[in-house]
Amino acid sequence: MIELRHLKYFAAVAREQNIGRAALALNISQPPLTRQIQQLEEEIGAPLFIRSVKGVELTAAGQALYADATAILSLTDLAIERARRAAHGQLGRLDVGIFGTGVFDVVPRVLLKFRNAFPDVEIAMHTMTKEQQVEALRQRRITIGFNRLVSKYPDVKSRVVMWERLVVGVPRSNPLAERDAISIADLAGQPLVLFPSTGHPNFSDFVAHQCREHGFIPQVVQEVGDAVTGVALVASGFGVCIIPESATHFKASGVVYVRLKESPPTMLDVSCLYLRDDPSPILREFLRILEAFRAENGVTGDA
Amino acid sequence: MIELRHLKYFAAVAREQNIGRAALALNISQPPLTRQIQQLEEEIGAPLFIRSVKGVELTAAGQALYADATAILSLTDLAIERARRAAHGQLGRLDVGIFGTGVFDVVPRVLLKFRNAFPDVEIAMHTMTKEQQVEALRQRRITIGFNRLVSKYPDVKSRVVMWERLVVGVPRSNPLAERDAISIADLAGQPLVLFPSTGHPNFSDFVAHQCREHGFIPQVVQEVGDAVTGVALVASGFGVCIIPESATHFKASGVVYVRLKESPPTMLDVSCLYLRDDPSPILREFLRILEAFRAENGVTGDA
DNA sequence: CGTAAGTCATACTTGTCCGGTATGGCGCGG
DNA sequence: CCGCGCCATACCGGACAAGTATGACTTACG
Repeated sequence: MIELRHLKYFAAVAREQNIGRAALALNISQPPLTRQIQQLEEEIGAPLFIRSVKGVELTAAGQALYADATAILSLTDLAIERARRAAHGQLGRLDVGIFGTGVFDVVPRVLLKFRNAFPDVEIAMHTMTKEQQVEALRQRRITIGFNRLVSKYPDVKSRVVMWERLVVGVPRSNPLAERDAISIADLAGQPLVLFPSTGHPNFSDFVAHQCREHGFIPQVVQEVGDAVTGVALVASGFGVCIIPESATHFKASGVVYVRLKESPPTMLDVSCLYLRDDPSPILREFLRILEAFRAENGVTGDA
Repeated sequence: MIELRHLKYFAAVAREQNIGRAALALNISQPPLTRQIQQLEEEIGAPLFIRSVKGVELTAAGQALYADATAILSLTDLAIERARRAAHGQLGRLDVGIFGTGVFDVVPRVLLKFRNAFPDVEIAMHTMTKEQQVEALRQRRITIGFNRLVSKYPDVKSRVVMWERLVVGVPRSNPLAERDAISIADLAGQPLVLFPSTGHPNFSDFVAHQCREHGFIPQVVQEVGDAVTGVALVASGFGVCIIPESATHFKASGVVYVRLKESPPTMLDVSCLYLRDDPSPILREFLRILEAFRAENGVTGDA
């Protein structure tokens, strides 16, 4: 059976045009090298070298094989190196489940940090709901997911990436738009646009809960799928909306964002979800980056 | 050191997801296979499989390596096969030196026959003079050359591919154009266009010699580089020319080709030149095709 | 719950074969 | 003609691949 050893020896002899010199270069003695070449020729079924007084010279078959042998040898080195890098999470693919307002700030910042550290890892983002993310994690279709207000699952761990304050989106025509800061209680009686309408517990439930905590029943005029639609409705004068601060990266004409002055401020999480027993080295490296991100941004605790 | 054996075993285990079954497929027992996999993992420096109760599963590093391993293994099989084919002259490149009138008939017929037999051999044609062909043969820039009237060289062998009769190219206005056949003696006093002017002995010398043998000194009006130019001059009324029969594949308006009626006819060779001690299997195969060509066309003898 | 059946890992033996040393054969050049 | 390069052959020792036997462990099932 032909082994890489044969090809390696063959390539050395072909380069040196001389078996003795090749043996020296390979740090073996000449007779075993001669034998290996003979074996290779036996396997091929044809001479690969023409033996002369000066040394050896490639035959047509030898020339053909030399081209392929060098390719095989370098491909093998490459394969080993790539396997090693894959083992250390420096190569491969990170499938990420993302969600609506996450794309405005936190998610890109974290992923960018990861991309800079591991440029050879391909990052694929898939927009999906919380339930879809958990299911996709279980089916290994994604390695991590980003979301808010994550329930407990036995097989899924979560880690808070960022705590965010809330702001209120108000139409410019609304008197509240003139204020520097308002409290949640000021929203009593204001028509409220909520999102998303799917997947509980969700941000919509969270906002409704905050309102009740501050003593009023929210007057929901519209419930929509995502933040962008919500803000658009606010711009059209449907009412006001409460959004996480990072979503203010999305500007809409006619909408003013006013901060909430609760103290201590009501905080909302962006968390990262991953499978509890996923051994993937890429995940391990990602979590290291995530912890660094938390440290840089002074994030503590978990949801 | 990693060997192809490791990759082959690894690929089998990866395919079967089960060491025992893979061992069965490889016709070895299970323990050695386990050990080879362990060795490979040792070399890579990371586990390639996650062992479970049901069998084994590829890690990220294993997945990366599997893709490369299959590529390496198939490339190796391919390389062996190609080396074998190269040994039998079924793969590679045939560089051919050709000459002016040869391209009209004999050379393409022989090369086409060779191409049909060995479609994977690339054929490259290079137009060159006789001296250039001999020099190119010695420098291995061409494997065979085609030419006429080849002198003897100690290191170059030649073999006649085809014997050709001569015909006379006559302007339609010339009275000789009315004749069915003429003899060389009839050309006495006719202005003669000769070619080529370079590389002796050449066709030009040959024709002049034939004229003298038939009792007249040729009246050379023009000596040009190639047959096409010569026939063009004949069409313009410069005179008549003598060309090998195969060159009549080149039609020029205003030129009539009249056969020579000498008996026995004067014959001119197209020969194939090759290096006496060239061991190339492609040359060997080409010469076999050449002999078949000679047999088909009843060609005997040599120049 | 204990046994049977499946998995992979380990221990030990056997034989192959790689690599080393010593030597031979051969052509070339001083 | 002898010495110096080559490559090839002969032989030995040791490493290691493969085989047999067995163990450790988990699941499935009566």
